Amino acid sequence: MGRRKLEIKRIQDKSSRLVTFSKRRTGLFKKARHLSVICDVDVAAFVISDSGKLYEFCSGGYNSNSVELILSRYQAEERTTQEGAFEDMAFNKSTRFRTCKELLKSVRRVDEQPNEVSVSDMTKLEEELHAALLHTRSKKTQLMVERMSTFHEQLQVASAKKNQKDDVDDDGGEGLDHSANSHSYYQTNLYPPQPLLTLPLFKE
Amino acid sequence: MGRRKLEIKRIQDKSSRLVTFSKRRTGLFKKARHLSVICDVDVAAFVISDSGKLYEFCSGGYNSNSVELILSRYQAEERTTQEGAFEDMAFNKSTRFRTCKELLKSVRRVDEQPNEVSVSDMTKLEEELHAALLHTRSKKTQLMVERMSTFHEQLQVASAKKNQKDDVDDDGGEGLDHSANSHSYYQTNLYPPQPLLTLPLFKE
DNA sequence: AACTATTTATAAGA
DNA sequence: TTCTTATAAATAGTT
Repeated sequence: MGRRKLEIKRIQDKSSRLVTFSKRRTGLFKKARHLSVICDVDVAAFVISDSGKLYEFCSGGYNSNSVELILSRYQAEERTTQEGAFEDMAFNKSTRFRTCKELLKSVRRVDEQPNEVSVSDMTKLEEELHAALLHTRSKKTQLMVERMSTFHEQLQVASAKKNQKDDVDDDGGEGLDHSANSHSYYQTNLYPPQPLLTLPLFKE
Repeated sequence: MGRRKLEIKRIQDKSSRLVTFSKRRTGLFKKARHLSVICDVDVAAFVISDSGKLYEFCSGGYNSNSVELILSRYQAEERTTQEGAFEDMAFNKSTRFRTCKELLKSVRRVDEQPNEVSVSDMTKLEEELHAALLHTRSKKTQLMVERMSTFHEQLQVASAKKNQKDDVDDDGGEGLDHSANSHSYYQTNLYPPQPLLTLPLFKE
């Protein structure tokens, strides 16, 4: 419903995609509101933008707890449904993907629409995963050191420094911590200035 | 959009209301699906009928945990909003996380509950990110080679092989492709048998 | 469920 | 962003 028929597939051009996102999001919420009024039913809609911003509509209005009601209704439904699925249980038991879930979702689109994936998409994903790896590695090291110093107090600080060094060696020279001296672990939450491929996966 | 203009108010006649409910509910979910595909965003919608039946749409499909993701995202938002935190506003404005998006989501829990994160959690996450990186890198190489051979046909096969080699060099000896010979790019979608740290991020 | 006359949403352009 | 407008899409009432 526009000047030309639009295929139902991801809009490549970022600018048009953003404009369309704004228009269609508005349209969706309008439809949701009309449905709720005309048919006198509860409706909730959530949209999470590319950049992570959450947009929501709920038929109850702002001051009501309608969203919670609708969600609890959904979650009750979920519980009932899940009791039946044995195979899903087995899947959930598998430990390989449990913490992978989110990550898998991030790249699922790549898998589902292989013909729409560009080399630059993959390059970007590669970089992001690499950055995430660096941060995770760094965080792990930091955590190990912090925990140890917590557990053993004074004398163990020396021990912690040793362990930190060991881990740094394991990291093969790529961890974020490497540009900081060992004191930084015990000081602030500031990361040292980062060169390449680093993303602020962790707030602190 | 019908034979006559409809006021946005509750339809009195029960029969027409039910018919309209069915039509518009379908329409709403269709709009939601289009929005999610065209703009590449997460969308969830819930409708609870007069009789209490729950209808839902979620962009992730049935086998995914997308609904939970979206809901947890909403609930996180709720928490933040209720705190009335000004600093969080500043945090949201910050462009620091733009390219991190989904990945950030994946590890947000780690960030939000730092005291509940164990070293082994971080180690596992590190391993998974590493695995994802290897797969992405491998996929990138595969894609580059495939695209090139598609674009240039016969003579360019040689050129493609050269580029593949260049990429392998760039990968620093870690890419998945290294255990396969160069012919595999042009054959099936089978990955070579994988040793460690590999996750089936991509179906094929 | 189908069928259309109309209304509504929106893609592209300004 | 915002508005305009040509067109596509949704749907109210009808069969």
